[in-house]
Amino acid sequence: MAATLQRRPAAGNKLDHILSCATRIFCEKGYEGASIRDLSRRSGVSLAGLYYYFDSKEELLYLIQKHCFTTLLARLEEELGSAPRNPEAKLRLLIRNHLCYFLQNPEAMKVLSHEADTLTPPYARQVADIKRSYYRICRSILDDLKRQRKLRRLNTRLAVMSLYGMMNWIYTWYKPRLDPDADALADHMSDLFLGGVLAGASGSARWPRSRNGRRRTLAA
Amino acid sequence: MAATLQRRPAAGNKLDHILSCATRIFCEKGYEGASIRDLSRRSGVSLAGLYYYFDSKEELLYLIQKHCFTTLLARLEEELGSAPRNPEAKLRLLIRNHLCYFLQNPEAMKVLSHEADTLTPPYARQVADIKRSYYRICRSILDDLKRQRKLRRLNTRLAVMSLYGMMNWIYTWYKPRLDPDADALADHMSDLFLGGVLAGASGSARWPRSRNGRRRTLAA
DNA sequence: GCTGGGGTAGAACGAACGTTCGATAGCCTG
DNA sequence: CAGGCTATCGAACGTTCGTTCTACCCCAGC
Repeated sequence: MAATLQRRPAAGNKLDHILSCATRIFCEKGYEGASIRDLSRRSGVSLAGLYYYFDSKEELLYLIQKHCFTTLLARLEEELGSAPRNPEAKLRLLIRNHLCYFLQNPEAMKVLSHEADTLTPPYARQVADIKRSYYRICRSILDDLKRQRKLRRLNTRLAVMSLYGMMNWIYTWYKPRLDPDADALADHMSDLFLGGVLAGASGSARWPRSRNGRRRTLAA
Repeated sequence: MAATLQRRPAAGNKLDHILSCATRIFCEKGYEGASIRDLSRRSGVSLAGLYYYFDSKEELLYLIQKHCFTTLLARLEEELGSAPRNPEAKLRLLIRNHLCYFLQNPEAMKVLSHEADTLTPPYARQVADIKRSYYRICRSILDDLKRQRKLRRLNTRLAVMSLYGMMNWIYTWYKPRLDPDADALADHMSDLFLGGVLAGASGSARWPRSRNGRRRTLAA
């Protein structure tokens, strides 16, 4: 952990190289499935030499996650700080920011999503703090939206989590050649999500909740 | 693989026990992080004894995934076969079926979602076949919906994947004490998704796509 | 020219891994 | 009771894991 908080001097460039190799390897084989020897081969640094730059395999994952989430959050705050007032526009901004970053860093994205609870307490806490900040922003936008549009029945926690699911699941299916680019994807998901949230506006129950008999078969 | 296609006789009960222990362990530590020794301890079967019931660790994961996806698909087909004609009701049924099964088998659900591309070719193909059937059902429901409601701008592939994301991401956040039960969750997600899909109906663009200036900053 | 520390690597550590071997029971059939 | 089959296990196999020990090279500062 010492190496984390007070990075060794003049090690900037090579550590970056190691981290980017590690990201690729974690992405391909998963954290547990990847070995330091893989990283040694891929990065061209000897097995022992690697340990000059980090203290443990887990710290590697921590450094990757911390950097990515910090960047993602910083960009979001910068974007939100400048422009829009209404929650709908803010939400569209968040979605676009999220998807642009993810599709520009697809390997890191998979490591963030797939190894979301791999880290253990000493490291996990710090990453969780950043994620909580991000969550709070998203949630408060939705709370604003709920208040402004009087969406009485909206469960904002569920809504945030549904949105997260939509966005973070991308790493399992997105094909750059086949699927639309980040901007179009952001529009699509924004329309889908906002359309769904606003459809239940003012308790008018625009789309009746079809109970469909509540077939108990399903719960058997 | 032999043991897979022609299971040893009279081994039913104990294999089930082993599989359920394995599911729990894969859920807790991930496929790579889990060891056969963990399984031996948890199940009370000796290390060597386990290999009487399966041929390899990978076959274990295969058996778990195959069983779950097969069950999920069979239930869905049964439900769809009997009742509803209109795609909206069908989709609500699919969502409810998916969430009920997932929340009744949360550990298996995590193994399905989290180890979705852990299996290698011999095993992976068979699981992929089942998943493809499931995908095709979901997709064809959405294609029907698109046709009936004239949703010109709907990208059904994206819609299916977004729905999958919403549903499958649940394993990362669902807390039984805190969150609504499966039926309520299914209603919520059905409303959200259908509301979003139908909001763009007939090209009327009910919710204008706010371009928000398309800030290029985000793509930098 | 010597010294000291940043940077590097070969070799090795002990532990854990997935898997297999050989033996040993119990049981049903002949 | 002999023989084979199911079910089970302790012990070990060979490999790989994350990590560390130790020594080396290089170059700046005295």
